[in-house]
Amino acid sequence: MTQTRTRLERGRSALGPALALVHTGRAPTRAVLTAELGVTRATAGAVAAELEALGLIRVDSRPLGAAGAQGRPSHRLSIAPHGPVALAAQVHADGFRAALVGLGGQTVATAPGCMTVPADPAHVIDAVVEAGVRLLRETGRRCVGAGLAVPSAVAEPEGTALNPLHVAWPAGAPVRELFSRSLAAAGIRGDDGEPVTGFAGNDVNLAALAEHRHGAGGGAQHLLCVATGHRGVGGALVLDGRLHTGSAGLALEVGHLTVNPEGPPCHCGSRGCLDIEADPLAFLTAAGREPGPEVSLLQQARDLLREEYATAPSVRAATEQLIDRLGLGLAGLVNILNPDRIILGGLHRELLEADPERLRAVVAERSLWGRSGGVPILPCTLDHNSLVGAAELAWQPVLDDPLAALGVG
Amino acid sequence: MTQTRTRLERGRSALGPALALVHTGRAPTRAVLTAELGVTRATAGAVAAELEALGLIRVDSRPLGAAGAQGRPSHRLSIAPHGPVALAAQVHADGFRAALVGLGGQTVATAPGCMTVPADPAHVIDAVVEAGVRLLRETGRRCVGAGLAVPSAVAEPEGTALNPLHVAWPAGAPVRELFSRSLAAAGIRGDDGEPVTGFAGNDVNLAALAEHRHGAGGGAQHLLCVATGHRGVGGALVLDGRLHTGSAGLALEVGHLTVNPEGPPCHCGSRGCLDIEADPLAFLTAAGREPGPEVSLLQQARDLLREEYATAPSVRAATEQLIDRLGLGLAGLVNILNPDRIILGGLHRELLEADPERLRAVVAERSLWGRSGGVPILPCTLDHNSLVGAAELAWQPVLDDPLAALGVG
DNA sequence: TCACTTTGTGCCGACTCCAAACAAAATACG
DNA sequence: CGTATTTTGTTTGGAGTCGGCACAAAGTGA
Repeated sequence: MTQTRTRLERGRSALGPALALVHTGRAPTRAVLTAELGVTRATAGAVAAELEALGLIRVDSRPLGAAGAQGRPSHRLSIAPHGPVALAAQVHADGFRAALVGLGGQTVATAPGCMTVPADPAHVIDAVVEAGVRLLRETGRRCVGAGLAVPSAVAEPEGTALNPLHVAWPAGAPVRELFSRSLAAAGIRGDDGEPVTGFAGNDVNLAALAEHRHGAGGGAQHLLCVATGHRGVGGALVLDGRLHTGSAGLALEVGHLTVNPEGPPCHCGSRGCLDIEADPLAFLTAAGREPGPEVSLLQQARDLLREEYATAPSVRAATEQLIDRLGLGLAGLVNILNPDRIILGGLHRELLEADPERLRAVVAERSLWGRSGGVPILPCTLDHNSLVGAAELAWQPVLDDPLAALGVG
Repeated sequence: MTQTRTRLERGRSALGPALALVHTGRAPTRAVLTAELGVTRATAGAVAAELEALGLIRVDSRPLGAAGAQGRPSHRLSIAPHGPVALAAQVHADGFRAALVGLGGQTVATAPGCMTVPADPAHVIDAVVEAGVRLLRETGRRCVGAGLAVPSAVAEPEGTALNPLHVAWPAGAPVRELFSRSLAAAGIRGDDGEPVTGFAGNDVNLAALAEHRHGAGGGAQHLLCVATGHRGVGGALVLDGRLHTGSAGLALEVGHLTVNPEGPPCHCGSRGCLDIEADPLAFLTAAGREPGPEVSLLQQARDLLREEYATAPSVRAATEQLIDRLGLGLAGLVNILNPDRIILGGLHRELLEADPERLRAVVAERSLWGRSGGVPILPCTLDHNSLVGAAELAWQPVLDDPLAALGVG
């Protein structure tokens, strides 16, 4: 069934940017697409038609809601309802997740979460891929690629996990290679018949990417994201829509900024590092609670903050202490990176929501100029943003060059 | 004298990249240019001819040195000997400098340095421009633009100096506007008859840019530059050949990284900041010397280090102390930025050269992974690199789009 | 001197994309 | 209810780039 496709005569170079605009919700109509791309209506029309022919977007000639504006209504652009998906997976301290994520960051299907993490990365990754295969079979969707979020720095270009402490993997585990091999063994193939490519990235990095494209980071040019999951603190920077991972993928390892010169010594050799001053364990300790083994540290800290912040002075004091420490760390990052927006995740999000004024005041006071101090600090807004970010990795080749990535032309 | 130029039929988009290659010495011949641009020989030929017609480069059909290689020798590319120049200026704690800098970072003419800095920025800038006018008149060169290096963070997009403490200017002085107005008043005009554009930037930022293009930073993708001049410590980051100045020009304010948790309090509210632990005054103090008023602190520290490092134990101890502090700061930056090269300037350069092994060991030990610790740390290699970097600012529009910048076509 | 290698140049054709003219679909207004 | 106006979609012609190819030029090596 070799379907004859009309050859694209114009807008080839605008194909990727156009898809990215629809993907991030910045091009609801063809008229907006024309303006955003800076091309003629003819080119935008060809681009939209080609993306529709590729099965990626839908072009609705008949707009349902009358907008009330003058002139001929523009065609509406949306994500194709049964288009291809990316396989997204996340390994975390308490298990793993897998899902299928379409364009626009929409989760199409989710696998029941698994709650055990064997120390062997190959086993976990095989299990993740198996869950993905099941989802693909159940939904019958095409797969454009796969992304894996891990709680560890991922070295580039090797794709190895450098410090996967939370999942007790050996340092330097070749996660991307394991992932790609597992995908190939499972027979997950793209439209071109080749096994899909597997990507891997740090969970906080991917969360930042997802928030930039579909969440609270929209439109930011220099987006800083800081989050704490179970232990330690992670950071990420999205510059002009691209993850900044440094020359070897190791950037934004923000856990060892000094935020309390008189604080306890850290294993890194310094003292009072952000890692041990502003994570869930630090919060529980500061509030005088003994962490229990039943649920995750993050969950315990969250519950404590939500339930006793208003009533227990020790919890309030612990909250303020962590806000001050976190604020100091953020101020240091503001001085170095000068972001135009900051997004907080994990327990840091709860700290921000508990007392946003205090955190903003600390950052403003300790960063060097009031102007930088005025940087907006927002909570993250997406559920499972690391998972969505993992899908972004897989979608990226399609966003960069749809024709090449889908093996057409 | 409207000279009839043959219209450029190909290679228009490659014009800027081609000029950048010649500018940075990466395209010595037309054959190399062809390979680096990834275009056909015909296109590269048209590009080289166009740049020659613009008076920017020279194409030598007759190669002087026979390379001994087989085949037809390629035409040699070099900077046009009497081409246009950029006006470069630098204001520092002890006075100002002005020079004309051609493509390739070559200083064409230098004004005698002036050694007084009135507190009024308008006066200094007028004096700088006056020196530039004299140089332009003496040499008869065309001027493509002007750049000014100041010892202060420069806010973008306003072009205001935020903390010009060393020159006793008022905070927020609109240096770029003063510079541009002074240039226009002095009648410095480009080929198109319009007054040339004036740019302003932080001196360390511009030094980093110059080192990346013409010095020790060549080829680095993520270049970190740290330097100390008279007081305090400055930093800069060059990402993929472009200065990274953050969202408002305030990035890389590295002076307030904590490098000595037990150190003295800093005016920023923290203690043991890099600013007060690793600048020339800190060195003199650590060596037990009283700074004198006769020459600059930098000069005193340099002289002391050069002359007494080998003989005076106190100087050696002070050197090691500052190396350890600086190393800690660099390690923090490595953890956040993950550069692939570090260049040190000012007194930090001397510290590196006094004991390179110690500094590298400290950075490797305190940055999180040995791989990052293995980042090369080099001394800067250019004389007056801030001045050359100021010229780079002025050259940038020409490097981006030669035809548009020179008002042709 | 001739074969070989590498580079420079002219010409053709393919590929993009803008500009302009025209068609279509809504609102505004009499 | 019909016409003018506004805005958008579509078609067509033509111009601007640039790769590919053939050929010329300028060296080296035998």
